[in-house]
Amino acid sequence: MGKSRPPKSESKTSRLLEPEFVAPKKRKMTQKVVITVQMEANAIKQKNEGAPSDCWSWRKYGQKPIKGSPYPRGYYKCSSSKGCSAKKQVERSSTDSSLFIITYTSTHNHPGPNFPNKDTDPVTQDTAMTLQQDQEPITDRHMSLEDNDDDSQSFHYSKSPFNSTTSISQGIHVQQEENQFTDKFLGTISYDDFLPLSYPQLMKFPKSELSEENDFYDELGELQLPPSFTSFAGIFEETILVDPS
DNA sequence: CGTTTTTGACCAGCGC
DNA sequence: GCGCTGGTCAAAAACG
Repeated sequence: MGKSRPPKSESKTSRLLEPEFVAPKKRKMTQKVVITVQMEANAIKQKNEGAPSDCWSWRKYGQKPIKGSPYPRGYYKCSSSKGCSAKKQVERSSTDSSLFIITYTSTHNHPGPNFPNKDTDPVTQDTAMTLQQDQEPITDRHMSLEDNDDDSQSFHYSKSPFNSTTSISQGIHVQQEENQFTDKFLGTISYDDFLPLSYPQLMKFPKSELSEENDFYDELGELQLPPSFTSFAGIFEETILVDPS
């Protein structure tokens, strides 16, 4: 492992010197939104296999090969604002190269994205408020995404920002994660399209489902389903891949 | 010249 | 306790 990389002891040290910014890595309940997007092989080939892009600005900060998949996973951060802690991971399904699995983490701090529909100014907020209602100013470390118990069953978006044939979309799963793969299914939401919205509104789920214990291992244990999409009227059922390892 | 991507190293959690 | 794996950082390169 010893490459010619100078030991940045300085950087490393300074990195370790900010414990306040680093949230407790243990038992941290991270809300995630997993979106699977199936793209047509044509689109992938014609373009450059780029994952479907939302309207947010993302900066890639890492890429790692994933054990089960021939395709690496890309790590992106929101580049719109420096204080924005929104992240996303993009990976391809090992079985279906046309299947993109995008995992959104954290939330955006600012309205941000250039919405095609800029008729109403705070489109993002507006929409967000519809579902989230009382969203307090989001701070980096504190996002209260779990304290809603409205009917979190139907999340639908008004407009689809995409006209192109790039993405056909699918289902969205809101998960709560502990540690590595203790994801729990909290609900399935279906969208009309792949949206550049702010996730706070998505991150709601029946609180009753939230168990901090690890019962759900049972359920998730053998969740490996073949990538089958049941297509309803434009709505796809999504399957979550569980790494066999 | 500023911003983004690339890429290897470092780090931390988890399993064995 | 060690090794594996996933996630992040940061320097250099690439791109506009």
